Amino acid sequence: MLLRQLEYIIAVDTERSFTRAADRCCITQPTLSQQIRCLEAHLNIEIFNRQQVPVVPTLEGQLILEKARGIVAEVRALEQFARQLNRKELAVYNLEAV
Amino acid sequence: MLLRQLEYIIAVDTERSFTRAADRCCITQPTLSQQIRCLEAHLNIEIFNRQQVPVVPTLEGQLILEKARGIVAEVRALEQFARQLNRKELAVYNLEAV
DNA sequence: TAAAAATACTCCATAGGTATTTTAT
DNA sequence: ATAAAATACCTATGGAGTATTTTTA
Repeated sequence: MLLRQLEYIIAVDTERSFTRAADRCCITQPTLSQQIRCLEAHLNIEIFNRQQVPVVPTLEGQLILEKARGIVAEVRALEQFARQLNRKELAVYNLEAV
Repeated sequence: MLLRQLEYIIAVDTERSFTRAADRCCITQPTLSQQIRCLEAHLNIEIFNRQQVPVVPTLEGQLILEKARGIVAEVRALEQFARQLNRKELAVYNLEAV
């Protein structure tokens, strides 16, 4: 399972379109389709119902999306934290948080 | 950034050794070294002090490791949740949690 | 000197791209 | 008719391996 795949399903949920989500992620539509199918196969869960227009997440997909958002948010937080450390805020962090 | 790289630093922190951590992750030591260096370069943070034996995380590395453990735990939870959904526990989940 | 990590390559699995077809409005 | 997703196939990046060379206790 790849973090990028979680970002892709979040983008589709936001855009309600594979094509627009692919643009948002700076990849092509077939690549996004393939990666989402790959994640769905890995979890054995159909995350989106493509029969409808616009595309909507399935009930199970909504539950997966919730957790995916949490994970991606934590990853963003880790990267932001690393940038703070690089700004030499380590000492401040220790004073404030430890 | 890859989830696997977070698993690798957690393994090194657990084993206090690149060689043993590589075994635990079922990869070779050079691959583990390379991937951890790749993550350190991405975050611009030296996570481990290799000058000491056994290998120990730096102060900054300890903070990154905390967050990495949280992320990996959430990913495990998502995969476990997907398995539950596949056991047709969706109805039960809805009754209990919604 | 032995162990453990780093380095220098080689390889190949797969993320991503292009072209096209299929499918719903 | 047409816009969007799926499919087929190709490319190439980088994760992983093997062989070897530094390190440092």
